[in-house]
Amino acid sequence: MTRSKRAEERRSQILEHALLVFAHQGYHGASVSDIVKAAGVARGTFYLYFDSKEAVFRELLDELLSTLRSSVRGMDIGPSAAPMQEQLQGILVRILRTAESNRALTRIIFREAVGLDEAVDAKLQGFNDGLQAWLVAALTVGEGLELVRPTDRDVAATCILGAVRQVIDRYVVQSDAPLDAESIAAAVVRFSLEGLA
Amino acid sequence: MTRSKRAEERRSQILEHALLVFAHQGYHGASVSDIVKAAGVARGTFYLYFDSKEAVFRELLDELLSTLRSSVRGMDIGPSAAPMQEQLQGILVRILRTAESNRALTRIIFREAVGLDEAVDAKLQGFNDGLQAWLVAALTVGEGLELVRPTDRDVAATCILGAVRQVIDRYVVQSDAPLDAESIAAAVVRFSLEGLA
Amino acid sequence: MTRSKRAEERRSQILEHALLVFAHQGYHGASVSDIVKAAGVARGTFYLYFDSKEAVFRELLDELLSTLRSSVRGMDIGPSAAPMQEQLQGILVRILRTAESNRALTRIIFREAVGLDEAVDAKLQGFNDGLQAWLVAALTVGEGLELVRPTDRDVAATCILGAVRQVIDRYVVQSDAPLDAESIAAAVVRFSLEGLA
Amino acid sequence: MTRSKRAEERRSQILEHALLVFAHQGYHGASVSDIVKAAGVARGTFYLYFDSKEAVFRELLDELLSTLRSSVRGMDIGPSAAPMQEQLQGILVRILRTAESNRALTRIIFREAVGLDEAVDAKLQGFNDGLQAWLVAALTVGEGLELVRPTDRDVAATCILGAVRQVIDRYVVQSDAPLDAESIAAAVVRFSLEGLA
DNA sequence: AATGAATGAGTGTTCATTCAT
DNA sequence: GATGAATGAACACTCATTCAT
Repeated sequence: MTRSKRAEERRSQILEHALLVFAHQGYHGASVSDIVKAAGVARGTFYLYFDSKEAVFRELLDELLSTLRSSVRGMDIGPSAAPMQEQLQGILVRILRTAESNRALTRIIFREAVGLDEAVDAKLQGFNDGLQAWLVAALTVGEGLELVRPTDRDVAATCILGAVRQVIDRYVVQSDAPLDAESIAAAVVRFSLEGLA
Repeated sequence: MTRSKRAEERRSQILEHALLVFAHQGYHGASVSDIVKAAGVARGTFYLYFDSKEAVFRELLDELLSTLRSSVRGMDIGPSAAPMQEQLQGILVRILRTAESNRALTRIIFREAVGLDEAVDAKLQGFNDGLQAWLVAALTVGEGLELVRPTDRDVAATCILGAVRQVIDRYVVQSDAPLDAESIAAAVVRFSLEGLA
Repeated sequence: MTRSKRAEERRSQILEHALLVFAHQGYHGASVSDIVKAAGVARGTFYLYFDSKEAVFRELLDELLSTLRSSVRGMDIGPSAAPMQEQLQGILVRILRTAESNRALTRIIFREAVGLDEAVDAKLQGFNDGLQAWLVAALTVGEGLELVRPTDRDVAATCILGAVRQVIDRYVVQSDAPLDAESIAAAVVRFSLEGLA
Repeated sequence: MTRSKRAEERRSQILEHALLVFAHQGYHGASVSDIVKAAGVARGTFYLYFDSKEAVFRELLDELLSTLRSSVRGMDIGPSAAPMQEQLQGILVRILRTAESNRALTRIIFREAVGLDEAVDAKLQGFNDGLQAWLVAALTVGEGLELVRPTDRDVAATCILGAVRQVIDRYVVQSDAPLDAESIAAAVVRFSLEGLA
């Protein structure tokens, strides 16, 4: 499988440089020329590994979405779980760290993938909806365990999701500074559980 | 005045159809051809009223941003103000209703104007930053009045902003259904002030 | 005929400003917008008096060509005429002065009307050919009177024509300075009759 | 080298057809479509080899100007040179032959490049000024050697330049017939040196 | 597998001309 | 007669994609 290994490397090489170029210039601002120039391959080679400019973008998108997805998984919403606050904070720290170590990809998701085309939008929407549903389920369980007061769970889930997104946007996408994930996560969780008053 | 009135109508006619086309196809997906076809005018007529495709877009963008801005204004953060909860809820209702009655424009801001070009990005960023700063200021005052517990105000403001954005995205942009602004606003404010626990 | 008088004035008004605009911006660089703006009339008015942008240009061209033509006429090539040298110098002075007092038009003929379109080219060519033929005829007579030595009259006429054109180009079109028509004409005539050696 | 050779051929192919199209239709009359249709290449291919329509034109222009420049060079204006008459005639023959074997290019310079844009005009003007200065210098030397009678050298140079230009225009640009360069050059030189009287 | 020259559909924009008022 | 808003054909140029080598 030497061939396929070399091929895999080629793919990665293109993918990595496409990531940088997209993050830097945006989807529309990045031409296939820019990508192949950055990757050091010929134009034709690009199309040997990817169907289109859009396809390479979609692949990058899937990559981060699945990375983020796995950061979220693993919350124990069963009855005998660890204190919710700790669990939530742990998840949030993982998400923030994932975003931080994939700044370019995160920037793409937050800035470039929005309103791009229907397929991409559907993908982002699906991811969002998954999180929303997961949060609603978690709130339902929490309410059953009386860890969470009765509330409009759909709105509450939406608020949490939005808060986390905005935190990522502000502290990861907009800023280049390193991130104090622990304390930010703690503040977010405290805000969510205890409110401001 | 007849002339300028007719001209104003023409402009609006183009602007309105541009709005629909942008909302439907996105900035890059919408060609000037699409817009003039939708508006039922000739290509040249478009350029009689607008300098460029970008210029129409910017105008639409400015329109909603200033509408939203005026929805936010008017919070009394002085010491003798009405209860914060009520004020916040009032603002939020106004924002939600503004967004609801400008669904296409709101969609554009949330979906199409992101990552478009530097000037547009800067405009959105500025709007965002303005809100963030306003929220931080409001939290500072609230903390002084002991209406708000001590907290990381930057993170808290970010969370609120994100929550509101996501609520608009979910209930206005994603959905076509009419909106129960009052109860959603109430839920958001309650979430923000009291938290979930 | 008050109407036609007013109409005539309108025409002139447009014509004069078109002249300035063409002289300043060139034929292709001048838009109908520029002309009507300069003339202070509406776009439609322009087309009330002229068939097209090209037509107004042609009219300006004809104007100077006929002015120049009449500067040339009147040479007495009969046997009992005044000394040829004096006559030639007189003609040349008239031509130079005509060109000088119509600098803008002259500039147009020398710079803008060249290679414009077939009709205009044909007009310039015809003017040129007329002068060439006239010069050949003059040389033929001069040779008969033994005022001119036998020579290749076609080449000689071409040389004279070229010399005069270049003189106009250099001292009228390229320069804004006032012109010492007498002495330049004298130098040209002396060059033509006696040569340099 | 094969690649660059093929590329060179492609360039020439486009250049040559652009030459014909420009010569036939003029700069403004020739669209990029016309050029690529004539050259039998796709629109994009044109832009692979040239930056713009203007750039091809400039290249063609530079080509003939430098060819003509080298036809002029090499006159020995030192004191021990060959008889001026012979030298002048030789130069003129070279110029005429260069023009003759580049009829399309010459047509472009004489007809299409005039009044095109400032950069092109400046180029032509510079060429002209160079010749004028060279002629004035030659006349100054000739006067010192008493080969040339005292005269207004600026006017004389202008006359010679104009004569040569007009000869090229008449016998090369306007006519398709083959050219008797020798005898025309002889007639021009004789006219210049001995005059007509 | 790798190349990069070639492609051509598509873009935003201009401007001479028309015509309803 | 006068207006200027409206028109739409035409333009130079771009770039994702293909394919002969």
